[in-house]
Amino acid sequence: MIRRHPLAEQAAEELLRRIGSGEWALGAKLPGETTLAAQLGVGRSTIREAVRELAGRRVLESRQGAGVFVIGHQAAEDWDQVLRRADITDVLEGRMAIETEAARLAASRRTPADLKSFRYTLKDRLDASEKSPDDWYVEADLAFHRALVTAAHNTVLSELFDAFVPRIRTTMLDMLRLDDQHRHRHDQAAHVAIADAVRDRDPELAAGRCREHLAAVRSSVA
Amino acid sequence: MIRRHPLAEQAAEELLRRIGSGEWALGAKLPGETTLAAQLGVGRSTIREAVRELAGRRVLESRQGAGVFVIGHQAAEDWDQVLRRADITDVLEGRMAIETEAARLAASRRTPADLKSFRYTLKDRLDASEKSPDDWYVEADLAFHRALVTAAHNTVLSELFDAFVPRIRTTMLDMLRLDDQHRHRHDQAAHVAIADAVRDRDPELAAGRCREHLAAVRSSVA
DNA sequence: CGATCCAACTCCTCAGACAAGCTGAGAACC
DNA sequence: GGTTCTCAGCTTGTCTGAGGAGTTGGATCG
Repeated sequence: MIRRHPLAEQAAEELLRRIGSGEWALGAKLPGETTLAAQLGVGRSTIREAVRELAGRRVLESRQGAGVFVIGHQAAEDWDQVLRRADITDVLEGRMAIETEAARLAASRRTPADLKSFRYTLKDRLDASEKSPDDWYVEADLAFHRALVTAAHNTVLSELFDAFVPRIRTTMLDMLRLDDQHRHRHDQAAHVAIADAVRDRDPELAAGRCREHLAAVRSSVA
Repeated sequence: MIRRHPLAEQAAEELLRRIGSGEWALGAKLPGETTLAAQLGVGRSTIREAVRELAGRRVLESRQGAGVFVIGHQAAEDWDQVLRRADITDVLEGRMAIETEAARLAASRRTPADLKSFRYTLKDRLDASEKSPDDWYVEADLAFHRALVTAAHNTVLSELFDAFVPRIRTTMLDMLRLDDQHRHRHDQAAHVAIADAVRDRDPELAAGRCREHLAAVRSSVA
């Protein structure tokens, strides 16, 4: 499906290109709207929309009466995009970094509420692994991993994990569509084992089992 | 410094709020520009700028002739913002997750070019630790850690690390300003030890030493 | 029933007008 | 001389009206 970009978007790309080329350094003031409009051969409102779009991406900032200023060299990373482009092996290794560390921390910090989450999500996952459609199973699996990360009680790790979720979800669905050997009891056992290690407050064991599980996933897709 | 938000920004916030509240589901079509303008009591161009801002944040998408549609439940995470808001301990634990995994992978994948980077950056770091101003030392330290992550040859880990760099930089500078006990030889020795473990292709040792080093940093700020 | 046409709706772009806010130069004052 | 005040000239912010371009769904026709 082709898609012609509106002028405002083209103008935004052009501005981004010029910023990237160093024409305007960080903190520099862009020419006025009327000047830019004349330069690019478009109307002032078009320039305004282009600037507004880049403002939304944290590249520009406009102050009434003063001007438009560069506040970021490049567009704020769109993680969804980055992860979608990245190799699946790289993504899994990123996930491994986050989740094994989360498992380690969870083993020290888990609360009774966290353990309850484990019980519920593991039960859902077991139920879903037997008869539910693929997407239910995927959501149940993600719910357990989410609970594990939550138990680490670290906002940064939680946000990192959330950034990975969309990519993990689509990949799992693709894999299940091709072959469904992945939804085996062995898998459930591995998840239970991680939860047990966290419950028993054994950081090294929890991290090790988590790493082992994700390494198995990695080798199954490679 | 106070700052009154322009109407267009307020309108964008309002739209984001309504999307978050479930008024418009993912994929739903928003009312037309004129309708929205009347609802919020602003002009059409103001609504257009608000929509354009959310389009830049990958929340909305407008198609000429069709309408404006929701393509994301929430604004794409601005990582710089998230990390700046997060607790420093949480940030360091996130860094620990990324770098120890990177060290582990680097031990398996490091190339001769990677080893050369280690030598150069370690030398720079040693020089800077003795007489250079704070910001030079910080950059030299970051350069070594960047080289370590690069040696993992994983794009996701590299991008994750880059997202952390600005926050790490400002934190280190703040700490050095308060007391400069941190720039001790012990520190340099720890860095050399990590590089050696990577050079000797020992994943567990590299990861362990990396974890140890970052844990020391964590306890020094807590 | 299927293909075609078309009217109504949508967003896209422009131009012009005025309001609101910032900045720097020069006047006025101490 | 140094400080404060004032204001003209810039900037962005907002609204309106007009037309252009694309999409959609229903009416019409074969």
